[in-house]
Amino acid sequence: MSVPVERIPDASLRRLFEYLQSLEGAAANGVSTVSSELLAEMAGYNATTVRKDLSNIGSYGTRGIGYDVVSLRDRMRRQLGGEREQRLAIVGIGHLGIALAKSDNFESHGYEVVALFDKDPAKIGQQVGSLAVDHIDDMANVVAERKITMGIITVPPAVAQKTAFRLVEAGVLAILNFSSTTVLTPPHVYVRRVDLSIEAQMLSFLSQQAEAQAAAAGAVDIPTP
Amino acid sequence: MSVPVERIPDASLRRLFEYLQSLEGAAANGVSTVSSELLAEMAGYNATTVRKDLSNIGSYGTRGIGYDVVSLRDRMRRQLGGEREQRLAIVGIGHLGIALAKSDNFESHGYEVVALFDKDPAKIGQQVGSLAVDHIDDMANVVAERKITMGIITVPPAVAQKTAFRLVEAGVLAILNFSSTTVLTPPHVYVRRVDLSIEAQMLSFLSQQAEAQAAAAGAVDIPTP
DNA sequence: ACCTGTGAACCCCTTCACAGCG
DNA sequence: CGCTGTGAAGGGGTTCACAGGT
Repeated sequence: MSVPVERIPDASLRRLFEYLQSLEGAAANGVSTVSSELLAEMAGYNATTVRKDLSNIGSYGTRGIGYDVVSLRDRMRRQLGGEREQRLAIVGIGHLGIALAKSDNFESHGYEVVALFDKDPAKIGQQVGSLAVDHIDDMANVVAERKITMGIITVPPAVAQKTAFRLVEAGVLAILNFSSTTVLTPPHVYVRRVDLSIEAQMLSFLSQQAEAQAAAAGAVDIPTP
Repeated sequence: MSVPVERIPDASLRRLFEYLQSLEGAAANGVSTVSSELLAEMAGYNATTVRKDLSNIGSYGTRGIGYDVVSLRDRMRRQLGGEREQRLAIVGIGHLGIALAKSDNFESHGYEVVALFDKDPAKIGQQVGSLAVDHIDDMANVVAERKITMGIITVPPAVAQKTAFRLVEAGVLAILNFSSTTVLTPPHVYVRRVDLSIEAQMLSFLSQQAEAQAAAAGAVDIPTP
């Protein structure tokens, strides 16, 4: 009698979170109903994709009208938010670590940053927001005490793998890796890598490529007067 | 007589940048040759994928041996780096903006952060690294003077769209948007959105789902002794 | 013997087209 | 008539299997 956990494609899942964010905005602005087309425009996709994606979580739109913003939002929150509230730790209290700790990105989505770790003695005990920085050697204890399930790595690349090991040992089940290097973990620990410089490089490559093509197209136009 | 610009799939392109990063590391460690299998392990993919991806940029491996680290790295740098060096501006000098400005992520990849903008009078003129913060009202002038081609948005979501407009008006051709909201731009301007909280939400969802499945599988095991 | 390079099969995701409902 | 929901078609990316060098 297990629930047939419908497999949501990775790409679709990412978009669903983006729709949810758009919905939050719409709700805050007092919009009561959205069509798939409007949602598509807000999130930067097309209407068919939106409908297909929503059907993955069994949507309840009204034909001829659209989706009720509040009820769709609540449904998505429930289905995408997961049952358990994640408690997370940030390792590496540099500028990026502090930025993540202070951003309300996590807090406003049902996550809670409950620990900060660093190795630098000068930083230990320092207050960042409402938290004090702990030493990474205390990681095992703190993770257990505060029931931490997710770790964020914002340390230099050279010590990223070691940091990941420590987090796994301490018992976290998921890791967000910002360190611009790949880290290996046992299969039961999920890792996502976010590399800011790769995003910049891709953007640069794509825009230059587009520019080159436009120039080529323009060059072709010239010979034909 | 135009070069037939082979279209590299988006997914493949992202991986290519990751391979390049792994290669830089290998080169620094004095490794002279890598097989597709080793590269795959370093970057977290499989050997076939690596070979297919490399073939997209016309790779020159040696059968029976592998790839020469230095020459492959140089080739990739040339093909992926683009011809022009990007000069970039960061708009929104909060913690994330400062983190990006100070990180050597960009500098070490042929990019150069050459301007910082904010709206807060208290921040104007402040020194961050080797740059002073300019007021966003001076954006048009500064972008033109310093030949800036790419903008990074790290402002609050509420003013992200307006910021994007200003950047486009000032003449940038590509935008990296960290603001957790979608921004619209004219078609000739490339935008990439990086939403840190969505990464966390996806990670959370996937790891909980995996956990649930493991639990279900475990529960099935119990009835059969 | 080993490892690269690639056509072909396979699979998944996106898009199309239309049936279904309000 | 309008908009959702979805089977089917289409396209793109990954994996397979093996041919091709060294």
